[in-house]
Amino acid sequence: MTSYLDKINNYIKSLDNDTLTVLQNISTDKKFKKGDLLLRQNEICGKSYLIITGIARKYYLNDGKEITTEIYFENDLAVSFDSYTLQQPSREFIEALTDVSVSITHYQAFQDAKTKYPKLLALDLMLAEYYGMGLENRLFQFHTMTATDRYLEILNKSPYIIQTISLTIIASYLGISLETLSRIRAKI
Amino acid sequence: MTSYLDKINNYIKSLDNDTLTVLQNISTDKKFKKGDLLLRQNEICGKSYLIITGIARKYYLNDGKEITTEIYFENDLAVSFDSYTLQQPSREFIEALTDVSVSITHYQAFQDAKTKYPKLLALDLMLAEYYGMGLENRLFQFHTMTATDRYLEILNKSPYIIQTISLTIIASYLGISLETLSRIRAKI
DNA sequence: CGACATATTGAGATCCATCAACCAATGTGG
DNA sequence: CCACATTGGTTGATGGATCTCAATATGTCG
Repeated sequence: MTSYLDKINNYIKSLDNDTLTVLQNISTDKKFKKGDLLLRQNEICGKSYLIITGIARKYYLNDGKEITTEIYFENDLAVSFDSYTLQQPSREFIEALTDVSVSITHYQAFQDAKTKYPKLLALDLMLAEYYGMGLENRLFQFHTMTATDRYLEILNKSPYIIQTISLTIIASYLGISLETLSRIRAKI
Repeated sequence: MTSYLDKINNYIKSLDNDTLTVLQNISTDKKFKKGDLLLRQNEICGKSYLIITGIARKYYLNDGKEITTEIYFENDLAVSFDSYTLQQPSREFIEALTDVSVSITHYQAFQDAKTKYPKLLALDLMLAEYYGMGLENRLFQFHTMTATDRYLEILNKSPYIIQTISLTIIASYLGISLETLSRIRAKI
């Protein structure tokens, strides 16, 4: 799975200059302050955000509670998948957890580029596949693992998440209450 | 979301004859008997199965128990996503729950066709996006809903599942025990 | 310092799993 | 065609996991 990310990055590197230039021309850099919202609920996600530096997250509100669905670090692509794909209002927010610097690509510009450059179409497919496999893994965890095991999994595979993100957010990411997470940690 | 499936189907219909012919040329029909395995664990998923008639499911083993991840009806595309994408051994089985008739497309033939026909690349992207959005919805349910609510959701949106699939399989699909599902049903 | 976000801990309630017994429907071998 | 095994489902008792509510630190920032 991680190797698929390598494959994607290698693919990008291998693109001809022409295609690469197009990609650069439809992207712009931008900075956000900690706490800024890159995307609000009910907005249409018309941009994708490649995180250059900093940390962000995606979340939605459920019964007034924030449920974190994804946490983004350097080189991650932040986007509300269904809102972006369907160009419909987003259920989710994207929030900067630290000051972040991003490379923004506009949806429509990328759509246009894809029709002219099939290599970008292939790239988009790879990105969608990568995202899908990530979702499958996450679903697998919810389906079969206890909260403690899900926490340990993060601790193993992504310790930097534990080190940098508040437990409140991690708890919502794990789908458990803050109190339960606190107790899980106390037991270890 | 459902309308995106319409969009995909319309897109297929709108393909030029040349592309459509290619698609047909790399597909073959096949029939399976109830209980047959279309894909076994540890096999590489080298084919995709479009269900023409009948019902199938995808599942994996966890602690010796079968966990159903997807249930396929007419016009659904059955495939072990990560095994197919990475061409690596599958964690999952695909099983015919009734006699089924499928249209099989080989991975490699489709790969080849995609490089020649960007419209097929675009089609593959749409399929991956559709699958991804389905996973997001399912994840959303596991993240926020109780077992009873998840059951009611199926009852509302896909009553044919309840009518045609054994409760044992539905329970594993919902991520709960058969007993719990039985009690949920008794209360309604 | 005061206010607010973050985390811990306790008590009681709820959800769900497991184990076990039981029942009904179906199919199969003799 | 009967006896019996098999599959699918229900029900009860019990324990564990997790939630909610509430009280109490602890830390951070204007």
